[in-house]
Amino acid sequence: MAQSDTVDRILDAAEELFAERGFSETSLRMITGKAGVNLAAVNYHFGSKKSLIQAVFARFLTPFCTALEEAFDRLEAESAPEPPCLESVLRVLTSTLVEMPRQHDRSIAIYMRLQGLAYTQSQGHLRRFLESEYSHTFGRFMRLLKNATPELSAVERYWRNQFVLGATAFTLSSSDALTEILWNKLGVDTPIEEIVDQLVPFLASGMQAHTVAYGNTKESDSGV
Amino acid sequence: MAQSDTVDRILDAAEELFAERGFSETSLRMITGKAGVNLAAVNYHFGSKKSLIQAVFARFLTPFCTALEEAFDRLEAESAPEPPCLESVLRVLTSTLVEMPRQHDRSIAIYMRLQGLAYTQSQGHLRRFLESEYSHTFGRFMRLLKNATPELSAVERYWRNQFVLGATAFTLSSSDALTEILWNKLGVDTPIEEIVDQLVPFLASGMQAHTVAYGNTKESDSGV
DNA sequence: TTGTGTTTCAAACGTATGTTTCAAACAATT
DNA sequence: AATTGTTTGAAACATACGTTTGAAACACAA
Repeated sequence: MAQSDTVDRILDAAEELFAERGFSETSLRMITGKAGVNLAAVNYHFGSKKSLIQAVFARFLTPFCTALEEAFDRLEAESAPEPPCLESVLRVLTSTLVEMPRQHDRSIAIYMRLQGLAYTQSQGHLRRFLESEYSHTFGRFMRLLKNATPELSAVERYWRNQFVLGATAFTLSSSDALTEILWNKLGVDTPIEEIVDQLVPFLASGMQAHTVAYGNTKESDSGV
Repeated sequence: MAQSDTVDRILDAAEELFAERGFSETSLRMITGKAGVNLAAVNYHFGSKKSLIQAVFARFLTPFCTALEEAFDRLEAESAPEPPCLESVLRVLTSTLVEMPRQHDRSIAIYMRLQGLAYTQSQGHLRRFLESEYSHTFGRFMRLLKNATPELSAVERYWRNQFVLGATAFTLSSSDALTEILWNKLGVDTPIEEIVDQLVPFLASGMQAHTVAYGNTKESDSGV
């Protein structure tokens, strides 16, 4: 039990520090200091700083992907034989995202910010790790989006998906700060559920924006 | 002439390395090595690494904001007495963004990625520097957005603005990587102008998505 | 040419990083 | 109680970083 305690303390501290400072800017001494454990414990339990970073992601991404797959199962069962509509797919994603950290008594902002960092900070090893571990769930989400927007070409859908991910990751990762700014400006408080309620229609409407024609787009094989 | 040459070589190298690796992951030795100048030259000409980072941003952000203000002037003159519509405001922003680096014979992706990093990487000194130098232009952009979406409540507009910034910063900052992924998947290349052409309708449509009614939203004073 | 202010250069400085070491403490089994 | 395998602890390691130094090279006016 002593081991699991040290491991968890390190993961807790690392999670928080990584989220608020980034990976390179967070030293192992900060982490072990905050966790109240010996410096060598990180290399003993995790092997290296890189492995620790991956472990932080695995601890919340694995249960999240499990929950998301289950939610997708329910969604597809409900709407069968039709594929689920765009807005319902987006809502399943965001509400699973919002529910997950609540069960673990943590702020969602931490996970969102970590997710954002995974995209932003170069960290080649992290990108490779995430791709090898969670590409299945991610691929399923992409497939659901595809079936919900059959009118889009593959290229259009790809970029609009990136816009969706960007708006989501950016907003939710800074949601605490943004909520506070709005409070100072207008005296209005926005709980995370309400942010999501604003976000989903925005994204759905953006995804279904009218297509623009381009010179070098082959209209013929838009089905790929 | 020798000075200005060294200064520019450092700025060129720093710009490129910062864009592809981030600030903390780029050492002064990498920069001076790539620039072909002595290590001490950075501290001699710029004083510190922080000042160098700010100088990199100032070199492209100052002319960009000048160009943007002029473009806003033209836009407001054209559409007077009506305020410019949402899509035209967004397009003026993005097209100025696309035109700027072309005049300096540089890849736009570098500046996009730098702009994204400015949001993402914490770097308190950079945020303070950008705010003190360029808040005027940013404020004007926000005011144009407000006048282009009079139907939105202040709270709605605030959050949708964040969605817009998030999708833009996220996508454009990773545009190279995302373009490469799409190339590997579909064999399609997307120049930056085309990404922007996809982005603008997405954002405009999202900003104008139909409003949802909330229980605790006061409908009466939506004009604040 | 001499003198003066500026710019370059190799080398070093002090500090912080990730990692390793090895002895001590601990937990559990025999 | 003795022995084993596991976990902690303080200290040191090697390396990389941003920055400073002081002498040499340079540009250019007097």
